[in-house]
Amino acid sequence: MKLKVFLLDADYITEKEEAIIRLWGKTDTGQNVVVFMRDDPYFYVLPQDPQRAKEEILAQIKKKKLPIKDIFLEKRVLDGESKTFLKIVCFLPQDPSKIRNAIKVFEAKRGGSGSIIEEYEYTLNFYRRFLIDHHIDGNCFLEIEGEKIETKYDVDIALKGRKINPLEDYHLPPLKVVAFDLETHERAGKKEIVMASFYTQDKQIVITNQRTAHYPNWVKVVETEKELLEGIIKTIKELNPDIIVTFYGDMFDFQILNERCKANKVKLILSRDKKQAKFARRARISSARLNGIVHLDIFHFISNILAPNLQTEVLSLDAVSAELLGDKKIEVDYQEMLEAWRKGKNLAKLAEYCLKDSLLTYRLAKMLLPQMFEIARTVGQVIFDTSRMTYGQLVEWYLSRHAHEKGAIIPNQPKYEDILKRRQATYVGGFVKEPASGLHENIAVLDFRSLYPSLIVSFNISPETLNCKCCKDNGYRVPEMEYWFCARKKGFIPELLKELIEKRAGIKKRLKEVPKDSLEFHVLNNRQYALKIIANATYGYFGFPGSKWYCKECAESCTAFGRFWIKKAIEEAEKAGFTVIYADTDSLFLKGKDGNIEKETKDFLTHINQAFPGMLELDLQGFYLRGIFIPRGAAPGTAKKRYALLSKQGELLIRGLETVRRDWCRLAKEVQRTVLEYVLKNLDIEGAKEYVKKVIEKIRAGQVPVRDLILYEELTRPLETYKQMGPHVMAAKKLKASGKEVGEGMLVMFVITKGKGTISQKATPIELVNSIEEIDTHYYTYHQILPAAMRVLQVLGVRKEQLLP
DNA sequence: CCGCTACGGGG
DNA sequence: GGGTACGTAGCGG
Repeated sequence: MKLKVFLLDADYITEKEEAIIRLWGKTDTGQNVVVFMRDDPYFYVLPQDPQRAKEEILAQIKKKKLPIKDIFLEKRVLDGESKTFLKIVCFLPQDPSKIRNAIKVFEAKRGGSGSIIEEYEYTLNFYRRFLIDHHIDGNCFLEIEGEKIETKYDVDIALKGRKINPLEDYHLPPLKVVAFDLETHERAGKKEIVMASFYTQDKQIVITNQRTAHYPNWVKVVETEKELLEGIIKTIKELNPDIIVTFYGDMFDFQILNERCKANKVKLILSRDKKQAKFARRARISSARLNGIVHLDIFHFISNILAPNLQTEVLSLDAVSAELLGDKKIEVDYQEMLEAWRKGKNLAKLAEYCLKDSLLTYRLAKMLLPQMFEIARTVGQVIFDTSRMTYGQLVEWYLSRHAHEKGAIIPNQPKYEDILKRRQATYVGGFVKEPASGLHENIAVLDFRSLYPSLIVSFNISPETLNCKCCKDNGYRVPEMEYWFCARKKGFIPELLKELIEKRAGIKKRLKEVPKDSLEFHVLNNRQYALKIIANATYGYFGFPGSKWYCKECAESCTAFGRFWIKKAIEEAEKAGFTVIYADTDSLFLKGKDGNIEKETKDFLTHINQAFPGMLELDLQGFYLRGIFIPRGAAPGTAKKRYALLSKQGELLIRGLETVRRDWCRLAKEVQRTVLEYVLKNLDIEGAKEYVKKVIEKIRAGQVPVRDLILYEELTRPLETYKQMGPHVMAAKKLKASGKEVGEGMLVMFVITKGKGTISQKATPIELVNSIEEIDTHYYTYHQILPAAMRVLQVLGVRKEQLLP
């Protein structure tokens, strides 16, 4: 039969010594499908002498009983040159890496003088390789030919696939998305699950084993944790989601669920193949994968991909929702929550709180899923993987896919020693014009459109075009450097990037023609965004120490060309009568003469863009009423942009100011924000000074509630294992000494109190603070309030002393 | 100043 | 079925 299926996820199993790909999918009519495909893993060997190497390996197969299915010669491109490789076809997914090791061993015995130079692509994951080989663009529609088979899996159709044909159809089928959230409570050092919520289009469920008479009717109450766990599993089964979304579920919700199921001897069966879920706890990046159901932990996508474009510095569900959705979590402070679980107080509110977390996660997912799917399709891998990738990994898989399609070998990952060496290598970054200190009015912000991608394409920056033999005198010379790039033959990366940029330009053109509220508009818009992400990350990937296409000279050349052109732009802006108040890498902040800044800027742009070569172009980012810039501190080259701008709508755009971190007390954060408002909205520096003075007076007079001074830090491991006595560790020790229970994972709430010694020595858990008199007013004045306020005020010529009462 | 350690998200 | 997170801030020496 033939079936049109949207690919949700892919993985593999081994059965009877054979590797089998599983494609999990969904039809447009809502049926869940699994397709089994036979395929053989393989890898490449680069030989000195192909025939001799082949014979040697064949001899080894006999001698060592290496499980090799087939060997043949194949031409592929390495470093821009076509070479003959041995393609080693294996049986099982883990074999390429094992056999490669065996080959390394027998090569080493010959003292490295044997016939094999290097092995390639032996670490490519089997199903990811399958997607590349079959030109499957991640989560896309496929036409599958095959036979229906019987299965015990929890699916509507199981097929033994014969042929796959990827379709150019970019809509999404109807997908059931369920958001999921857990609440836990620590008893005797063990986290237990006390509540769970589910949110989907037409159903909201909360299950808990905490009894109260006041629950709304959508709360289901059970007796024990075990029943709660069984309820969670049953609910997921009944909701039958295609996608489960969590916020931090990889590291929290699913980990805890797994642990508690083990402790309660409940089988955690959620997957469509009815296998018990297995999660690695040890490794740093462990992801909870449910076979046949896509678990998306949107925290990864937010922190890896969105974070640089977000205002917020903290990536909590609360802060992210506030920014993206304009909605917040229900406010429950930590003490209140502990009381709820301990004493059964306010449980109805906790149920609302738990459900709201799922609701926010659901709404974020609804907003981000189309983008995430487009990234998966652009990169050509499944969303389970791509949603967890960093920019570098997205670029790497994008390049890998296209390298293979262009007949090239995918370079190996660097060895650990090489990574260490590469980390030492430094090079000059973008050009920064330090901001003129003080407040600025009427600011225009300009930036180069995709500066580094444009430079890579325009000057053919690629590992194989670097210092070519053919263009020593007439290649693209890099400013300030001794390098050049080939002007005759297009490099692999510039060529790909050019295709990508042209594709994006095509989409953007089409976007202007389709109605803004149409489905096509949204699909295309997400697609252009995905392409932009890949394009912009390519420069960073050149310089990333773990990169398979690492090229320090390429990265260095990008910044060198970049510096050259932004200096040119600054020069031209000044010639045109602007004052350049600040410039960083690819952006310019301009102050006009006295006239109409908007018109002046637009005229300037028209003029300068005619003068720029190739793809280089300056764009208008926006106009602002007022702004304050905080110059780079002690760490040159690495400091982020720190500034705050006031838009015409009266909104504060704050960048790089770390007011909202956990190691700052609530009061310090409030002070910084208020100071910014005084300065930018009211131009009232005196007012800001007075305000800070008053706050300090209040601290000294003991009029600030202790809760505004609390610092929060978590004990991430058992107390005894700490060598480094941070403040929270010391506070926890004091708590323990007072007879209180202190466990791993506990959030230590402490304040800094009067006394002798380091800050750590003066950290006291709030449980042991009886009076506001004990607070170290000196610490809060000089290490919290003043630095937070001075971050902003020092550039306005205010000195610390002026803030002291 | 340098090297070591812990942080993040979740509750 | 396998995994080298990472970039940085703050403390102590």
